[in-house]
Amino acid sequence: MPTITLPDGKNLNFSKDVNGLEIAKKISKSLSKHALVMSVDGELKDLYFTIKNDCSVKIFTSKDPEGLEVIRHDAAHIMAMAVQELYPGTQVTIGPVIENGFYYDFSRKEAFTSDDLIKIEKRMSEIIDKDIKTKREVWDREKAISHFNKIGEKYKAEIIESIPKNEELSIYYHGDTWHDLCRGPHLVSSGKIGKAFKLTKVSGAYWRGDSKNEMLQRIYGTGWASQKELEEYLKRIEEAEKRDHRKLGKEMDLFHFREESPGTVFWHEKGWSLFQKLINYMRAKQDAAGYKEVNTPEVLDRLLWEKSGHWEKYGENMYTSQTPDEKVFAIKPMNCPGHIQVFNQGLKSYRDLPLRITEFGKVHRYEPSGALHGLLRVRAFTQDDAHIFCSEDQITSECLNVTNLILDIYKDLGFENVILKYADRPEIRVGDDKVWDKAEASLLEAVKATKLKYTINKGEGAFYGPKVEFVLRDAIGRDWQCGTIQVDLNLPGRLNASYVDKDGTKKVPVMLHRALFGSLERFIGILIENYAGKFPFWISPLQTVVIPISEDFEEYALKVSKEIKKVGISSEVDLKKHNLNYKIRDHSLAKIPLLLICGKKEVDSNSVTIRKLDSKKQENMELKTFLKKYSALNKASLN
RNA sequence: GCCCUUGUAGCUCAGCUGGUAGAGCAAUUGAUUUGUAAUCAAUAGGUCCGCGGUUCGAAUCCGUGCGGGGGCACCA
Repeated sequence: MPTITLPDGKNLNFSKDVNGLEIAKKISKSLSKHALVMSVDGELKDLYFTIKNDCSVKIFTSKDPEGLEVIRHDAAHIMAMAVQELYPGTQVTIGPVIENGFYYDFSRKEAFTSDDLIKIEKRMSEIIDKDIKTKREVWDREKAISHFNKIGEKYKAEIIESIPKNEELSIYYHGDTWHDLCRGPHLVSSGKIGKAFKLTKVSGAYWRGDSKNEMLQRIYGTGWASQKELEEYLKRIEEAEKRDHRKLGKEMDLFHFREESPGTVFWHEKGWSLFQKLINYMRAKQDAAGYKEVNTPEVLDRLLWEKSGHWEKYGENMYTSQTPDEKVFAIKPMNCPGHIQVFNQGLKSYRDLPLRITEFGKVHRYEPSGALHGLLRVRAFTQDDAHIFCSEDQITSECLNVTNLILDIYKDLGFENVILKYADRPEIRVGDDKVWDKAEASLLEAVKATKLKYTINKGEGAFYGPKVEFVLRDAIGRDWQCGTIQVDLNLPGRLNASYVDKDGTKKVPVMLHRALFGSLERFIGILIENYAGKFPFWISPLQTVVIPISEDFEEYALKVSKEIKKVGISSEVDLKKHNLNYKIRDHSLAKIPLLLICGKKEVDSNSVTIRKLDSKKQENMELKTFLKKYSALNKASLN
């Protein structure tokens, strides 16, 4: 005679054992119709799970994340069922729920094509229409292994073998024959899945996520509670595609890639101007924050990389170059060894600390070909790198300085939504635990002082010290990991860095690695997507285009453009033989922030008529006023 | 690196089951001199990614290499 406590605190008494369906029915008719899954004392259960004792129960519908998750999970199962019906001999492996949907990994000789996806989708629909019932059974371990082996599902048998012996093995039947090993819970019947799903893509995936294993075929699907949500999701994807920096970079003539050098950027004039603006902006900021900018060689003797430990640990990702004298040099994948060399010049005292060395250093890393992705993952990129040499006591304050600098810069570029990821000591590491204690505590203190949200990634720090990563959220809700601070207790010692302390003894400094954007290339990719190519005025690659209304006003337009350039704003004149409408369309599509129209009116009053991007409003302004106003705007962020 | 997919004019893309290429935009030339998102017309433009094979004949079929895309793995 269980008493069921509901989330609102109300109790329901039952005279006999009861399941979720019956509880839902008792609460309301509509809930019984919409109920998908329940939690019993916090544990998710199938609705037909029989409750014998007093407990608290919560019933979930598709409005709850728990309900949606089960819809997706059932969709994955029904997809596997459809696949096995259509393509006998295909083995199933795993099929979890992921963000926005689900996938299932299959083993089959022939590749699934996009036509197959349509067929599978259709079969899924049919199974859903039949509204077949779900049934849960608990099997004996040995029986389960031999059963799955017998029916040729060797992956399933392997999974069962890896499940701890004390765990219950549940088998879910969808209909009378198709069944799968699964932890559950699942919907009562296939009809509850609804039709708001779509198979999106097929790809390869390693068995158990290990590249040493064979490759399976993964079919991805997206699944939602309603058709409306599905459509919204597909729309979001479409919007993201429109912002793709590779597409916009080509359209806006910012950069290109070519096969002679995969993963490296050919910056065009406009893209490079954007690049330079960001660097100049950061120079001003860093100068104010007490950094000293240096420049170190791109190519350094292999011996140095051996000493620093890079050769052994990251050698596979390094480009090398052999000179005619048979020496091997490595093209730098990081700037740190070079910066330590700079630090090592001359005797350093505690009075020199903290010493902040920065460099816009171009590094090369041989990334696996499959990892390359536009500007977001390249083989040669420019780091806004710095290394801060300091004493242990200075770790917290220096980390805090860096954090403030990073947040300030992100804000100027339009990113205000930032979270931190703090990672502490990994299993394999160098250095004394006492030093780690101190480094971790100092860094964590700095993290807390920011008052930003942070997550702790246990054991994910670098082998040489703990780290913080800065994750920013863009205009369409995507997260990008950009800046980082890493406390290094290892490298300075390896490369013989030292300073003379107050007491006259030599000490090894702590080194903080830090990057603001991380990679300029990558950050520009993020900026393009965040702004959909419509950059804020001050970083816009081409800020103004002057358009004379007819040939008669070309001279005036040229004069205006020249004046604009004089105050540091970029400008071009459009002398093409096209009409005004054509030119406005042309430059609007090119995302020029300001179009300046010049005709008789403007010549007579020594003015310009401004048309801002995405605005039909026209504003006439004396040229003098325009120059003053916009040159101030242009410099605003540099102060 | 692995699986799938893809590579045609400057750009976006057609080109069915093999018969040596086409559109729109851009470019060039001419006419139009334009007041806020495409004026009209003409012209020119291609090792159909490279290499090899099948075939009387290959952009098309097969093999291979390189590049791109989607994932997986990787991301110090």
